Amino acid sequence: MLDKNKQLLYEKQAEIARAIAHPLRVAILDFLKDGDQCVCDIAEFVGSERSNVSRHLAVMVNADLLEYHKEGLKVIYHLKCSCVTDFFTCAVKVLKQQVKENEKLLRAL
Amino acid sequence: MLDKNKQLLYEKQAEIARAIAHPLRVAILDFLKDGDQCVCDIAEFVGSERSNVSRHLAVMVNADLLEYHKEGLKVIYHLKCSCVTDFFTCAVKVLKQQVKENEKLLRAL
DNA sequence: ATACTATGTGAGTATATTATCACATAGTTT
DNA sequence: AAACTATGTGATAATATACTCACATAGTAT
Repeated sequence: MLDKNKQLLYEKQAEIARAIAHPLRVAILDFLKDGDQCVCDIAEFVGSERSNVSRHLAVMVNADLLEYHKEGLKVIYHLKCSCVTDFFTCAVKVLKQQVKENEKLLRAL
Repeated sequence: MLDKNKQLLYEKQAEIARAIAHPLRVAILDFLKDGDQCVCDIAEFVGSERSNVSRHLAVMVNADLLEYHKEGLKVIYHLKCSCVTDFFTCAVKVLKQQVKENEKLLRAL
Protein backbone atom coordinates (compact mmCIF):
# COMPACT_ATOMS: atom_id res chain seq x y z
CA MET A 1 0.00 0.00 0.00
CA LEU A 2 0.97 3.60 -0.61
CA ASP A 3 2.56 5.66 2.10
CA LYS A 4 1.37 9.21 2.73
CA ASN A 5 4.27 10.80 0.87
CA LYS A 6 3.77 8.82 -2.32
CA GLN A 7 0.07 9.56 -2.13
CA LEU A 8 0.75 13.28 -1.83
CA LEU A 9 3.12 13.15 -4.78
CA TYR A 10 0.52 11.40 -6.92
CA GLU A 11 -2.05 14.02 -5.95
CA LYS A 12 0.30 16.83 -6.94
CA GLN A 13 1.12 15.19 -10.25
CA ALA A 14 -2.56 14.63 -10.95
CA GLU A 15 -3.18 18.28 -10.18
CA ILE A 16 -0.73 19.26 -12.89
CA ALA A 17 -2.28 16.86 -15.36
CA ARG A 18 -5.69 18.30 -14.54
CA ALA A 19 -4.39 21.78 -15.25
CA ILE A 20 -3.54 20.64 -18.79
CA ALA A 21 -6.63 18.51 -19.30
CA HIS A 22 -8.84 20.82 -21.33
CA PRO A 23 -8.78 21.56 -25.06
CA LEU A 24 -8.69 25.29 -24.45
CA ARG A 25 -5.82 25.01 -22.02
CA VAL A 26 -3.90 22.77 -24.37
CA ALA A 27 -4.43 25.37 -27.07
CA ILE A 28 -3.20 28.12 -24.76
CA LEU A 29 -0.07 26.18 -23.82
CA ASP A 30 0.62 25.51 -27.48
CA PHE A 31 0.21 29.22 -28.21
CA LEU A 32 2.45 30.33 -25.36
CA LYS A 33 5.29 27.98 -26.23
CA ASP A 34 6.00 30.32 -29.16
CA GLY A 35 6.11 33.44 -26.98
CA ASP A 36 4.35 35.41 -24.27
CA GLN A 37 0.87 36.76 -24.94
CA CYS A 38 -1.81 38.90 -23.34
CA VAL A 39 -5.27 37.60 -22.46
CA CYS A 40 -6.80 39.46 -25.34
CA ASP A 41 -4.66 37.80 -27.98
CA ILE A 42 -4.95 34.41 -26.30
CA ALA A 43 -8.74 34.72 -26.33
CA GLU A 44 -8.66 35.54 -30.00
CA PHE A 45 -6.35 32.63 -30.75
CA VAL A 46 -8.44 30.03 -28.96
CA GLY A 47 -11.71 31.60 -30.04
CA SER A 48 -13.43 31.94 -26.69
CA GLU A 49 -14.71 34.66 -24.38
CA ARG A 50 -12.10 36.62 -22.49
CA SER A 51 -13.73 35.90 -19.15
CA ASN A 52 -13.58 32.20 -19.85
CA VAL A 53 -9.97 32.38 -20.98
CA SER A 54 -9.16 34.32 -17.87
CA ARG A 55 -10.45 31.45 -15.75
CA HIS A 56 -8.49 28.86 -17.68
CA LEU A 57 -5.36 30.93 -17.30
CA ALA A 58 -5.97 31.14 -13.56
CA VAL A 59 -6.15 27.35 -13.41
CA MET A 60 -2.73 27.05 -15.00
CA VAL A 61 -1.18 29.79 -12.91
CA ASN A 62 -2.45 27.95 -9.86
CA ALA A 63 -0.73 24.80 -11.01
CA ASP A 64 2.48 26.77 -11.64
CA LEU A 65 2.44 26.07 -15.34
CA LEU A 66 2.17 29.77 -16.14
CA GLU A 67 3.24 33.06 -14.66
CA TYR A 68 2.23 36.59 -15.59
CA HIS A 69 3.13 40.24 -15.26
CA LYS A 70 1.32 43.45 -16.05
CA GLU A 71 2.22 45.80 -18.85
CA GLY A 72 -0.04 48.80 -18.64
CA LEU A 73 -3.56 47.57 -19.12
CA LYS A 74 -2.48 44.21 -20.40
CA VAL A 75 -1.56 41.10 -18.47
CA ILE A 76 1.11 39.05 -20.18
CA TYR A 77 1.20 35.32 -19.63
CA HIS A 78 4.34 33.25 -19.88
CA LEU A 79 5.00 29.51 -19.98
CA LYS A 80 6.90 28.80 -16.79
CA CYS A 81 8.18 25.32 -17.53
CA SER A 82 8.94 24.58 -21.16
CA CYS A 83 9.02 20.86 -20.41
CA VAL A 84 5.25 20.91 -20.72
CA THR A 85 5.87 20.31 -24.40
CA ASP A 86 7.28 16.90 -23.44
CA PHE A 87 3.79 15.95 -22.48
CA PHE A 88 2.48 16.91 -25.88
CA THR A 89 5.23 14.96 -27.58
CA CYS A 90 4.07 11.91 -25.69
CA ALA A 91 0.41 12.62 -26.40
CA VAL A 92 1.16 12.84 -30.11
CA LYS A 93 2.99 9.51 -29.89
CA VAL A 94 -0.08 7.92 -28.34
CA LEU A 95 -2.32 9.43 -31.01
CA LYS A 96 -0.10 8.24 -33.85
CA GLN A 97 -0.19 4.77 -32.39
CA GLN A 98 -3.99 5.01 -32.30
CA VAL A 99 -4.03 5.86 -35.99
CA LYS A 100 -1.72 2.99 -36.82
CA GLU A 101 -4.05 0.55 -35.08
CA ASN A 102 -7.08 1.93 -36.85
CA GLU A 103 -5.32 1.50 -40.16
CA LYS A 104 -4.55 -2.11 -39.30
CA LEU A 105 -8.18 -2.63 -38.42
CA LEU A 106 -9.29 -1.04 -41.65
CA ARG A 107 -7.06 -3.23 -43.77
CA ALA A 108 -8.54 -6.28 -42.06
CA LEU A 109 -12.05 -5.49 -43.29
CA MET B 1 -8.32 31.58 -34.88
CA LEU B 2 -7.97 27.83 -34.73
CA ASP B 3 -8.88 25.68 -37.69
CA LYS B 4 -10.92 22.50 -37.20
CA ASN B 5 -7.90 20.20 -37.39
CA LYS B 6 -5.91 22.02 -34.73
CA GLN B 7 -8.99 22.10 -32.57
CA LEU B 8 -9.44 18.35 -32.92
CA LEU B 9 -5.80 17.76 -32.06
CA TYR B 10 -6.11 19.86 -28.92
CA GLU B 11 -9.20 17.91 -27.93
CA LYS B 12 -7.40 14.62 -28.37
CA GLN B 13 -4.42 15.80 -26.38
CA ALA B 14 -6.67 17.08 -23.62
CA GLU B 15 -8.37 13.70 -23.57
CA ILE B 16 -5.06 12.02 -22.87
CA ALA B 17 -4.23 14.51 -20.14
CA ARG B 18 -7.63 13.89 -18.61
CA ALA B 19 -6.93 10.17 -18.59
CA ILE B 20 -3.87 10.84 -16.41
CA ALA B 21 -5.47 13.53 -14.27
CA HIS B 22 -6.42 11.59 -11.17
CA PRO B 23 -4.25 10.59 -8.21
CA LEU B 24 -5.33 6.97 -8.48
CA ARG B 25 -4.57 6.82 -12.16
CA VAL B 26 -1.19 8.42 -11.64
CA ALA B 27 -0.49 5.79 -9.01
CA ILE B 28 -1.53 3.02 -11.37
CA LEU B 29 0.68 4.33 -14.16
CA ASP B 30 3.58 4.57 -11.76
CA PHE B 31 2.95 0.99 -10.65
CA LEU B 32 2.68 -0.37 -14.20
CA LYS B 33 5.86 1.28 -15.40
CA ASP B 34 7.72 -1.36 -13.38
CA GLY B 35 5.82 -4.25 -14.93
CA ASP B 36 2.38 -5.60 -15.82
CA GLN B 37 -0.14 -6.24 -13.07
CA CYS B 38 -3.60 -7.67 -12.55
CA VAL B 39 -6.51 -5.60 -11.22
CA CYS B 40 -6.31 -7.31 -7.88
CA ASP B 41 -2.71 -6.31 -7.22
CA ILE B 42 -3.26 -2.84 -8.63
CA ALA B 43 -6.19 -2.35 -6.26
CA GLU B 44 -4.06 -3.43 -3.36
CA PHE B 45 -1.23 -1.12 -4.41
CA VAL B 46 -3.39 1.96 -4.73
CA GLY B 47 -5.54 1.04 -1.75
CA SER B 48 -8.98 1.34 -3.32
CA GLU B 49 -11.94 -0.91 -4.17
CA ARG B 50 -11.51 -3.22 -7.11
CA SER B 51 -14.66 -1.92 -8.80
CA ASN B 52 -13.33 1.60 -8.61
CA VAL B 53 -9.92 0.59 -9.89
CA SER B 54 -11.60 -1.28 -12.71
CA ARG B 55 -13.29 1.94 -13.79
CA HIS B 56 -10.08 3.94 -13.66
CA LEU B 57 -8.34 1.27 -15.72
CA ALA B 58 -11.14 1.48 -18.29
CA VAL B 59 -10.58 5.23 -18.58
CA MET B 60 -6.93 4.70 -19.42
CA VAL B 61 -7.60 1.84 -21.82
CA ASN B 62 -10.04 4.12 -23.58
CA ALA B 63 -7.36 6.76 -23.94
CA ASP B 64 -4.94 4.13 -25.28
CA LEU B 65 -2.57 4.54 -22.38
CA LEU B 66 -3.05 0.94 -21.33
CA GLU B 67 -3.83 -2.40 -22.89
CA TYR B 68 -4.76 -5.70 -21.28
CA HIS B 69 -5.03 -9.43 -21.83
CA LYS B 70 -6.60 -12.25 -19.88
CA GLU B 71 -4.68 -14.91 -18.05
CA GLY B 72 -7.13 -17.38 -16.59
CA LEU B 73 -9.30 -15.47 -14.18
CA LYS B 74 -6.98 -12.50 -14.08
CA VAL B 75 -6.82 -9.52 -16.38
CA ILE B 76 -3.32 -8.21 -16.82
CA TYR B 77 -2.82 -4.53 -17.58
CA HIS B 78 0.17 -3.18 -19.45
CA LEU B 79 1.52 0.32 -20.04
CA LYS B 80 1.15 0.84 -23.77
CA CYS B 81 3.32 3.91 -24.20
CA SER B 82 6.27 4.21 -21.87
CA CYS B 83 6.66 7.86 -22.78
CA VAL B 84 3.96 8.60 -20.22
CA THR B 85 6.80 8.77 -17.74
CA ASP B 86 8.03 11.87 -19.59
CA PHE B 87 4.97 13.62 -18.32
CA PHE B 88 5.84 12.70 -14.75
CA THR B 89 9.39 13.88 -15.22
CA CYS B 90 7.99 17.25 -16.23
CA ALA B 91 5.48 17.27 -13.39
CA VAL B 92 8.27 16.64 -10.91
CA LYS B 93 10.23 19.52 -12.43
CA VAL B 94 7.26 21.82 -11.90
CA LEU B 95 6.86 20.62 -8.32
CA LYS B 96 10.54 21.12 -7.52
CA GLN B 97 10.31 24.61 -8.87
CA GLN B 98 7.32 25.20 -6.59
CA VAL B 99 9.35 24.11 -3.60
CA LYS B 100 12.22 26.37 -4.56
CA GLU B 101 9.91 29.35 -4.71
CA ASN B 102 8.38 28.52 -1.37
CA GLU B 103 11.84 28.34 0.15
CA LYS B 104 12.66 31.74 -1.27
CA LEU B 105 9.46 33.11 0.21
CA LEU B 106 10.25 31.56 3.55
CA ARG B 107 13.73 33.08 3.69
CA ALA B 108 12.21 36.48 3.03
CA LEU B 109 10.09 36.39 6.18
C1' DA C 1 -23.21 -28.94 -10.87
C1' DT C 2 -21.60 -26.00 -6.92
C1' DA C 3 -18.83 -23.01 -4.81
C1' DC C 4 -15.23 -19.81 -5.52
C1' DT C 5 -12.36 -15.99 -7.41
C1' DA C 6 -11.36 -12.02 -10.32
C1' DT C 7 -13.34 -8.61 -12.82
C1' DG C 8 -16.74 -5.47 -14.82
C1' DT C 9 -21.18 -2.79 -14.79
C1' DG C 10 -25.83 -0.37 -13.60
C1' DA C 11 -27.85 2.93 -10.58
C1' DG C 12 -27.65 6.41 -7.47
C1' DT C 13 -25.50 10.08 -5.02
C1' DA C 14 -21.94 13.42 -4.21
C1' DT C 15 -18.73 16.42 -6.00
C1' DA C 16 -16.10 19.06 -9.44
C1' DT C 17 -15.66 21.49 -13.77
C1' DT C 18 -17.15 24.49 -17.32
C1' DA C 19 -19.47 28.31 -19.78
C1' DT C 20 -22.08 32.35 -19.57
C1' DC C 21 -23.78 36.68 -18.12
C1' DA C 22 -23.53 40.67 -15.58
C1' DC C 23 -20.74 43.38 -13.00
C1' DA C 24 -16.32 45.07 -10.56
C1' DT C 25 -11.67 46.73 -10.87
C1' DA C 26 -7.61 48.95 -12.59
C1' DG C 27 -5.06 51.36 -15.61
C1' DT C 28 -5.26 54.70 -19.93
C1' DT C 29 -6.58 58.43 -22.68
C1' DT C 30 -8.93 62.75 -23.58
C1' DA D 1 -13.38 63.59 -14.18
C1' DA D 2 -15.46 60.82 -17.91
C1' DA D 3 -15.15 57.51 -21.24
C1' DC D 4 -12.58 53.63 -22.60
C1' DT D 5 -9.95 49.16 -22.61
C1' DA D 6 -8.22 44.90 -20.63
C1' DT D 7 -8.89 41.80 -17.22
C1' DG D 8 -10.90 39.27 -13.32
C1' DT D 9 -14.85 37.53 -10.38
C1' DG D 10 -19.61 36.19 -8.34
C1' DA D 11 -23.63 33.57 -9.30
C1' DT D 12 -25.87 30.28 -11.79
C1' DA D 13 -26.95 26.37 -14.56
C1' DA D 14 -25.34 22.52 -17.31
C1' DT D 15 -22.44 18.79 -17.57
C1' DA D 16 -18.95 15.48 -16.36
C1' DT D 17 -16.45 12.63 -12.86
C1' DA D 18 -15.93 9.80 -9.00
C1' DC D 19 -17.25 6.60 -5.45
C1' DT D 20 -20.17 3.04 -3.42
C1' DC D 21 -23.10 -0.82 -3.29
C1' DA D 22 -25.28 -4.55 -5.22
C1' DC D 23 -25.29 -7.58 -8.77
C1' DA D 24 -23.73 -9.91 -13.31
C1' DT D 25 -20.33 -12.51 -15.77
C1' DA D 26 -16.64 -15.61 -16.74
C1' DG D 27 -13.30 -18.64 -15.75
C1' DT D 28 -11.47 -22.22 -12.04
C1' DA D 29 -11.47 -25.72 -8.80
C1' DT D 30 -13.86 -29.40 -6.17
